[in-house]
Amino acid sequence: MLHEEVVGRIRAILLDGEIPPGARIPERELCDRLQISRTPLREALKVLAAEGLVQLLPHRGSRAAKLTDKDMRDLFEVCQGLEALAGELACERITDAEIDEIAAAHSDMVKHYREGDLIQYYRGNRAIHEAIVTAAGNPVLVGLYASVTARIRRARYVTPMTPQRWALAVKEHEAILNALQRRDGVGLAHILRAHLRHKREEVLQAGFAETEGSELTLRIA
Amino acid sequence: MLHEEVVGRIRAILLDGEIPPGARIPERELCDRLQISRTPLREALKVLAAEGLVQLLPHRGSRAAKLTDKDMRDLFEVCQGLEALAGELACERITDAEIDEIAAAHSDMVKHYREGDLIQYYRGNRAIHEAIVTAAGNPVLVGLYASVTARIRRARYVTPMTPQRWALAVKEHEAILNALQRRDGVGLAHILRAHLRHKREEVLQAGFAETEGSELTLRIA
DNA sequence: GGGCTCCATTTTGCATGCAAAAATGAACTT
DNA sequence: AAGTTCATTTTTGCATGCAAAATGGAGCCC
Repeated sequence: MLHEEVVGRIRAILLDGEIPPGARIPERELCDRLQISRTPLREALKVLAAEGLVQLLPHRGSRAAKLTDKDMRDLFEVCQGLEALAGELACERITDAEIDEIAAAHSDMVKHYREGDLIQYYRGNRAIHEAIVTAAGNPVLVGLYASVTARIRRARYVTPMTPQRWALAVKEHEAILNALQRRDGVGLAHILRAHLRHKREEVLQAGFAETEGSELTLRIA
Repeated sequence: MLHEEVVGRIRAILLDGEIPPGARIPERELCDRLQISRTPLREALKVLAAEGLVQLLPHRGSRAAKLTDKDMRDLFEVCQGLEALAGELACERITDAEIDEIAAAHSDMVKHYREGDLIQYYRGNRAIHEAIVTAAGNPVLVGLYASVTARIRRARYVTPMTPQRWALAVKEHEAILNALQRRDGVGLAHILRAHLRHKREEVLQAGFAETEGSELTLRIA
């Protein structure tokens, strides 16, 4: 089994919320499950700890990282900064084909919005932001963005998505696409900052979902 | 020996350029030197690989990461974005004491500039940027910034620091300090972007120093 | 002489083993 | 009955061992 695969699988387990934040990571159990010994598992845990998904306690094992409100705010701030940077860079480099792709993803997302399918809407939303980051043509940026968004997604939260907020988000996305098409980097950076600021406000208002709880009606996958 | 210590020591070895970029990392030798077995060493190498300092080749061991011109450009771009973000955030949160500290570091740096001590100047320069990032009060940002700057420093380069360029850099730093004191976040972000853009141009013009070579008169430590 | 093949050596990747530290729990004291 | 202490069990962290893969080089073919 390749090292990277182990890291990926444990990351997936964490992102799926199978091990709730703050919970101990059962070394032996994961070994059995992944059919590996403790050595590669521990290597993977160290890597994930460096990524911020796992918390290592000396002589006390590893726990799934628990994110405080402050951590969340910090992550959103950085995410915002990275997206704004990506937007600016993307405007300099993005190809027409890439713009078309994002435009397609956008109208797809709007379709889900019209249908009221929040889950699919979020999926499309993520795809668009990821496409912009990719279009920036900067692998370093892609890596950091992936790390930050992974940690954000790790702390699954509920957003009380009111029709007004949702409409605003869609409108902002229209503006994002528009700025991209005009290749207006500065304008796009502005919009992206505002876009994430709104999102962040939602999150902080909503607080966090108890990961153990099953009473929540909506989770963002 | 604590795991983190091993990571730190190997990172230091890499940053010191003791193992040149692209060179194989001699596992056994490092084991002997650090008085540890291969298990914790390999864990540390995996972590450093996740950080981008080490390149892991399946069944072929690990090499010190070799950065191409493109990698450097990417790193500088992201570094610029992070510093601009830090500047904006710092303006919202920085205390007077922190500003005083940066001001002191600044005049210290200017002193080294007047004395023509480029090495000390760079040290001061770094201290100021790090202080700004710290003042942003965002540990996530601090972590990403550290990772990016470590990789940049890893690829030691020479800058053909002409008096004009140097004077410009100092002037920009004056403006940075000024914006901080006025807590003008947007303005600071602008200046920081321009500041790093100038630096980036220098770097790309200069190309990279051969790390093995000793013929170079200046290295940035 | 150049290039290929095959085998010995080295190195990597993982499993296992062992000592030390923490968690557990039972007995004992108050 | 609650708290404390100490021994047992479990878990962690690291060293070591072993099989598989890669490296290097001698011999061989063309």
